[in-house]
Amino acid sequence: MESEIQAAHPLPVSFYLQPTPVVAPRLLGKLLCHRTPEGMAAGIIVETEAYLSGEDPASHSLLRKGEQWRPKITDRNWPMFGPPGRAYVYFVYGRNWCFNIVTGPDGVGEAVLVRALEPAAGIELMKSRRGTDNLRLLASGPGRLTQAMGIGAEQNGADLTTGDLTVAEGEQIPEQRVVQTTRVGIKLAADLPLRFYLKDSPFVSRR
DNA sequence: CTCTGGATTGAC
DNA sequence: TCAATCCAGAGG
Repeated sequence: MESEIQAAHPLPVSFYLQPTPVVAPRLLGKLLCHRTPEGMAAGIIVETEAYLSGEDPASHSLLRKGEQWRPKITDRNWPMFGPPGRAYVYFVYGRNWCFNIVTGPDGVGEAVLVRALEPAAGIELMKSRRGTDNLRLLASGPGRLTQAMGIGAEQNGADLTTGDLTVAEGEQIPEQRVVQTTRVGIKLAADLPLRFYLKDSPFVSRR
């Protein structure tokens, strides 16, 4: 018999067509699920960041052209310019994978970085992938999250509305539980308030 | 081809 | 506070 989590229906493409700064907070409380040969793992999204297609030099979709920042498709960022509801996975700092959800219309380079999860299912699998029993350290941070969920290069470009890696409806989040602040770990556009997290969640990444 | 720096993490 | 570690992007 299937668990409720496995039976949960993925969010439709239309969800990801809302403006990216709207999608990012609305992803809080949703369930990220990954079925692999090792088993199923899932977590509640508790922290996200929006990356935009204009006026956002921190976004991978914009590259410097002289004095200007312009949209440019490259070998790394191409999924950001593809259809909404797909995964954009990239490697950073020589060790970590980061998982993004592509938003906005096909051809527009925007995405939401998923920075932290509250483990919800397949916790033993997540523990073994991470090499720790500490629940708080399983998926609180973009690199930890991808390691715990088994997300890497194989998932780059994956359709999150069908298949083994999905985002499903979760608990409803009251507006007052959503905190909006500045993004983590960037130098450019560091003042833009495009980070969102669940107030009082112990699973939000530190800082 | 070479060089630079990064949407991080974990150990010190 | 800082090194690890590798690759994308840029420039020659």
